[in-house]
Amino acid sequence: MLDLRQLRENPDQIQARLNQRQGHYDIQPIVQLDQQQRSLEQERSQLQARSNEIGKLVGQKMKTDPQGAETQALREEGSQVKAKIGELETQEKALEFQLQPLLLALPNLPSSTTPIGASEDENLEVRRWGDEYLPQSSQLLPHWEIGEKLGILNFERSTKIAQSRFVTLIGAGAALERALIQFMLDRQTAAGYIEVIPPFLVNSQSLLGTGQLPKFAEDLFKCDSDDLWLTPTAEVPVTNLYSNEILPAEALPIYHCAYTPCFRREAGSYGRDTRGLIRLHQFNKVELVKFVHPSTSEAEHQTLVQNAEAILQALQLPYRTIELCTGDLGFGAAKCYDLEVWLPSASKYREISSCSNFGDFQARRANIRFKEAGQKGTQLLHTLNGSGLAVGRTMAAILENYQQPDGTVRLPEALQPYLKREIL
RNA sequence: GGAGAGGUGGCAGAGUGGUCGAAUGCGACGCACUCGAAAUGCGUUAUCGGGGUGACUCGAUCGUGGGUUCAAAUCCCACCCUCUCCGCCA
Repeated sequence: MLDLRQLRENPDQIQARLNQRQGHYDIQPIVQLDQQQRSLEQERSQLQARSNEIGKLVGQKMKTDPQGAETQALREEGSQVKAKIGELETQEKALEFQLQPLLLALPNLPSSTTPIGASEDENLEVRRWGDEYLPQSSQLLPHWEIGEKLGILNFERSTKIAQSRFVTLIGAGAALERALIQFMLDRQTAAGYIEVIPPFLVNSQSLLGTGQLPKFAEDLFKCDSDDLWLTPTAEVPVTNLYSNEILPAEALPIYHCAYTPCFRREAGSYGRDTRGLIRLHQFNKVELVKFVHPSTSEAEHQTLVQNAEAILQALQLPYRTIELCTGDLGFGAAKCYDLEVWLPSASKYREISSCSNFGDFQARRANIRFKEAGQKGTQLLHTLNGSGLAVGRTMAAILENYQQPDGTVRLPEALQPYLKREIL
């Protein structure tokens, strides 16, 4: 959520920065509603002051002269003031009802350091790593064929259990998934992230806090009879760990990593990536989440990206780091780097991690603040998160990049101790 | 799921219709005393919104949302959460 005060003080500047994004956002209605709301509020709080005064006066009179004409007159005035306040409150609520959804639907402002561009075509490749590990053979199979041949992935039977876009991992496949989760958590906890296992179901308030709601409800699975949704990413439960809290400044930075399954409806992506592990309704992910002092968030973002990249490097998977331009930036992000791993079957780099700095956007929605000892007031902190990494896509990359002519798959050295074998 | 109890400031805890943003204690911070510390004394110690350059000022907030009333932490209704007992359950 954007700062309403900033919005009314620098509307042109805010509008210009929103215009750098894809899509049209008009802040004019918000500025107007805010104006109306404030003038109503002024009027109402004056009346309320009078109402409080009457209350006190009547309180005094009730002791000495409860039936007196003056007392009755005050009570009468109190009733009228109260009625007027009621009217104003109704109007104010109606305005709030219009304003709040508009405000919640506005995306974050791109950071001043985010490259300006209209679409993903103008994203910047920041660096590329691991060219020497690119597979040389031209006879490469896609990972779903490798997995099915090895009997470690089963998509067909999963549709009986659930639907299309689900997978069942079997034998060494299940073990590899589990090993990857363990490996990633081991690395990230060694890098200083405190592991958490949060609830996998989250309420609407939490989704509002991180920005999935109200705009992206159709991408989520909802539990029908409760105010609970399946979490689309650990970002939601982990960021909301501290919602509505005021942390002491000394507590920052806070680093968390979390393994969770993630559930996404993938509405509107029918026909895209229909095969394999790339786009499933349920997938595993290890997420990194940081809560930091605003002055450090830029530097914290860089190290977060490095922490995610470290996993790909340890697995010796070729990848590149992309800096998203303003036109491709996610809803809540001020700045974002994507990591893309090489998928030989598609001859393409595919996203395997997305590392965003949200600035105070989520903190304002979720009301996460900190207080500096000895200083007056509170400040919003900055939140950041990134995948470290998406586990299913990592498995896909391993199967494809490490496949051998005989149909087997060599395991990355870093994983061999976890699986106690070298070949799948 | 059934029965009961309860949700008040950083914490503990009083407050059952009126001057209560809220006693008291603890903690924290400042000052005094001290060579220093402890003890003691005095003082400060929530958040949000509006107005004002500012000193300041108005309003809101006692789990959340409604209601009754001139007036609600206090009464009524709904919901959420916590605890105890029973049932069920990995």
